[in-house]
Amino acid sequence: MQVNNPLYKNQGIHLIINIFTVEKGITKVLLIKRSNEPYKDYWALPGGALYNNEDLENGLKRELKEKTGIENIRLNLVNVYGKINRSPVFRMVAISYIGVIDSNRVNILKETLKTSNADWFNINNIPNLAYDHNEILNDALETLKEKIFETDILKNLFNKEFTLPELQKVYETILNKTFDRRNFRKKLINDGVIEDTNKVINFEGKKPAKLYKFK
Amino acid sequence: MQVNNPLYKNQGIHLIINIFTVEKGITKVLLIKRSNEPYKDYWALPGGALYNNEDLENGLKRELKEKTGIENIRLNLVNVYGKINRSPVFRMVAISYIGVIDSNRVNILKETLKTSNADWFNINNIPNLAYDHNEILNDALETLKEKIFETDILKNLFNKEFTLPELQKVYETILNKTFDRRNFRKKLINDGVIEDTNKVINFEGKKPAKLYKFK
DNA sequence: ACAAAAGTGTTGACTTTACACCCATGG
DNA sequence: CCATGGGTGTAAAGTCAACACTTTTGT
Repeated sequence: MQVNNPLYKNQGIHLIINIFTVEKGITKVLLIKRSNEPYKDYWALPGGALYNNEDLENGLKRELKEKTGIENIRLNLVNVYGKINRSPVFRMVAISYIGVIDSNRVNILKETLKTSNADWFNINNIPNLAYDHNEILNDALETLKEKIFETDILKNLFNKEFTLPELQKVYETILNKTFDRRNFRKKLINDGVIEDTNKVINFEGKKPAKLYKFK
Repeated sequence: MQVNNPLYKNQGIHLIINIFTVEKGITKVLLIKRSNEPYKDYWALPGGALYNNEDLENGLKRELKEKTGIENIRLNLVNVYGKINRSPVFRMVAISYIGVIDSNRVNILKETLKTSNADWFNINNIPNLAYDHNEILNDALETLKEKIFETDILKNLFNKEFTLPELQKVYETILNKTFDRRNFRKKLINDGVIEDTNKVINFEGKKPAKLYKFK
């Protein structure tokens, strides 16, 4: 390989991570506020440049932890973004991933070396983001909807046991439609993605709900 | 961005293209023989390094044309490969794509600046390939099977009109299973992916077959 | 007793699968 | 007239969608 060919120089890889959560019927995405140029003080999807001395998977984990504090989360590839000028400083190809997490069980770093803030944003109220992150986020949302029934992408949202109405509300929030309780339960059990734990949980003044877990 | 950070230097992007065809009941993939180090004289999937002055889509087209002569083909993303040492010379992240084409309607370049040969290989008889291309090819084959009914990835195989038995044989070859003629026709028409052209074609000594085209 | 939310089964519509015979052509 | 492969419909099984009443708990 012609390593000295100038055409091969000065390019890098952006790892971009779309972290979603669902809270009280609202789908939210985790954004960080950049404290450096380019796009200083813009909100952006967490992520950053892959180092040349780390595997891609490790770079993903490192970037996510550095920018947000999140660890141990399942990520799925979404797409690749390769427009030559998508980054104003340096030629960067972006690789975009999705993850879903329970916002109540993580501590998001509000400030890091390269970020001055971090927060969950309602996906219907997203500001102008750095780079092409609005486009990346839109694609990620579509992919989330497509994959929600066929992958275990939701497992990180429920690493404990959960009730069926809880799970159903998450599906309904993300897909923005409602399901019949009976049919939903039948489908999930029939597809073999969840199983009964033979435990129940009591809420105040309501009939106890069965607890399920992912297989 | 810290453009001078040595961690951002010396990495590049491999564009890897899995071109499949189906001939007489055999699924084949297009391989090229490398004439340069590393992996000189190894067979490999066509592709190469993205230039820093071209969009990713253009790099894909350029690499495919340079190494094989193929143009105007629909490609679908498969996966990304980012192990740090997957290339022995330079740190390269690979992005892998799938395309399907009619081998009878293209002229494959047997020799190019960086290749000394090119040929279609039965997917059940693949040699040891350069880099991690065996793994990439296996993933691409799986994705091909998954996507064959949901995308228009086969359109390049039939840019003319075709008969239903022809189309069915392609599906059967790729998926390595057989379908009922009546059900296959019903499904494809019902799904709205093909339409009748109201023409027929005669083969020797057989009942004429209807011609269809993709919508 | 009542309000709130959870659990549960059946029917009709639709989709998918299985299956066999006749037809047009060239030799 | 025969060999080859193409075209076609129906019934059974399985999947998906619609729908309402009863149960448990806390107040």
